Amino acid sequence: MDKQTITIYDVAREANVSMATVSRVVNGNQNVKPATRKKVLEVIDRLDYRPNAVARGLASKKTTTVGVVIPDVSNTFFSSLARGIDDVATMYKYNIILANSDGNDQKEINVLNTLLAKQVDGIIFMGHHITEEIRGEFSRSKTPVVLSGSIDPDHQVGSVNIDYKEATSDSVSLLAENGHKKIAFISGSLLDPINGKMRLEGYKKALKSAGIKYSEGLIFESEYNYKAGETLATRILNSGATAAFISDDELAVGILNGLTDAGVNVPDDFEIITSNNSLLTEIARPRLSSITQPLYDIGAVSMRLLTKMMNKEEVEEKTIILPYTISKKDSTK
Amino acid sequence: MDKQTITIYDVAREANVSMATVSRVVNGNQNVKPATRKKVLEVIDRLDYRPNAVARGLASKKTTTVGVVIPDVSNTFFSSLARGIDDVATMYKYNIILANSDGNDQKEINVLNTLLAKQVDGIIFMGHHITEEIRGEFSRSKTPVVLSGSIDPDHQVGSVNIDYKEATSDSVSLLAENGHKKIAFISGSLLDPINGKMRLEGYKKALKSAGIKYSEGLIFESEYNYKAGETLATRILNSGATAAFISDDELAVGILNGLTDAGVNVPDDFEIITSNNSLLTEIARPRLSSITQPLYDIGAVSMRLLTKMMNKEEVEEKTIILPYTISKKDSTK
DNA sequence: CTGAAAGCGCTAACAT
DNA sequence: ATGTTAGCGCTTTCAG
Repeated sequence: MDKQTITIYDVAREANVSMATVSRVVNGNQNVKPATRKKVLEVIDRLDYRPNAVARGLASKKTTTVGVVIPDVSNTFFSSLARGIDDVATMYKYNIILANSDGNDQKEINVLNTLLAKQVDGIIFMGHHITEEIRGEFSRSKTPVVLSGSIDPDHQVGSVNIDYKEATSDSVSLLAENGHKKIAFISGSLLDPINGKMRLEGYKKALKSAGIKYSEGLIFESEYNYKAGETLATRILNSGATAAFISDDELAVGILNGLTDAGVNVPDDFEIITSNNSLLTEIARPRLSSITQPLYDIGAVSMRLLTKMMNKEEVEEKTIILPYTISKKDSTK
Repeated sequence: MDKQTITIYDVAREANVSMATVSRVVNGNQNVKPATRKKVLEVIDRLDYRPNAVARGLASKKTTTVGVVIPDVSNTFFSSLARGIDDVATMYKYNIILANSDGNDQKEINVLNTLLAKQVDGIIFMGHHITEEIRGEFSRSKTPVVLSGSIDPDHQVGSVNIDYKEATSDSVSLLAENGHKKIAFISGSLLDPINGKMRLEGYKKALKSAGIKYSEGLIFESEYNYKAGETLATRILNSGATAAFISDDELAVGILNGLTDAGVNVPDDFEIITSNNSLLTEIARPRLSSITQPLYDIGAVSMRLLTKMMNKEEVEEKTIILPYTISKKDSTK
């Protein structure tokens, strides 16, 4: 890997000091006489010396690298989180090893293991659900872990999220207040803690306080993509629903376009509220009303939390809930 | 960083062999008696031994990680490339250190240096332009570099792209064939090699063969985002253009919506052809006709090329051009 | 087929 | 303030 052959030893020799001293100036240790420091820096510059981070990692047991497990970088939801993560990582001098898992349990395990083998100082994990096996790996590794935009059922590791239950409840209530009695709940797998537990609970809560009875027929599980939405549109109409809460923007736009193509007018005949307030909600016509999740911030805060954990600082609360808002646009009245 | 204290030495002792032998079985060296291998594997499993990749990297001078410099992960254009990169990286047992550069020259240099300090085995670079300084770093580092979706003016490093000039020319010709005389060219900075040289050349070429004279007034430089597009719409109308080639989808949708909101009917009054065929072109109404770039493949092929270079295999051609197509949808007639 | 031993380049006590 | 000396955990000759 290394092509440069200039080591700390070369610098030491050229500067007539010991490698310890060179190491000190490289690491900003104050116990170095200014004159010596200057001399060393001059040699470092002249020789174009670049400390070998691998050797450093081996000796110090710190790699200043954190592993990021992500279902899919090309999904804007996750890449927004990733951007927040990388920005604060950079701020704290860490680098990111990014690994796609496809949300696949086995891959998650594999990836986690290679990350740990690479001695990352910490891990940020994104995924729709945390399997028992993954949780087991987390606990026996001692490497700090933070879940970003994912729920940890028993708060063993750090996590940063919004309050999905409340956000969903608020959204559904908004629909209920507009007079809808048949409100569809359209989401990913109900087996996921966020979709199945938090969101569905929020949905039910809103129905309850609006005095609407829950009906299985209005619950739709779908993949999170545009095509799935287009296809789903007619099924939703057939269910008799006149409004829908949707947990993914791409899916929501698919449904919106599917509905529109079927001659349904949104919001006059059907109201929609989606969940991520991504650019898609702005592009769609009508523009989609949506929960606004601070995705970038969730990523940024996750990384900040992780830096504290890696630094062994005391963290008062490692389950962080960030605020959300509801952005009313043109798909609701 | 490491919490596990089980080293190769522990395994060696437990298995009554030398660490050299353990190393051999871990690395799949064939010179190990099956019985010995079995015994070692059994101990590895029992002790839950996981080789320390950092130590391995120091000793072998190979980190099996590659650095990826990306302007912005949260931009779908780049994250699509990134996904292709990571998938083949995984396939070849490499990991990815992802670093955002914001397309900022200084950050690119910084990031490149920390990547090299981390002893990455290779680098994939994405960016709109390659500065002299960056090129200088590339050449003196000896670490293999591949540009993904970026042009290298003098083919010093590997690169994977489509033929931007031809793709643009084809698109503009399509517009010209539909009878348009005033075709706008809307792109990012003309100082970028791709936008300024390749694409603009393609545009001019198409005009020429259609017998249309080039006019400065139809050239628009813009940022690549939705809002910029909306704003730009009226200026484009005022230019007298009746069709436009646009080099970014988000920008294109902004222009489309801006035009539509201004009462212009696309494609009857104005035709549009954009460049990335992303999901946005599908979501927009009317759906946008577009050049289809194999983004995922560009990333995948880049990484594949890099693996060859890292492996010191002979590569016949390190400047790879992938095919594109033109996908006609509803924004052209 | 297996072991011994010398590093890889750097950090971190421990001395001085 | 600076130098000495062990390692960090693993790969890799070189012997045998």
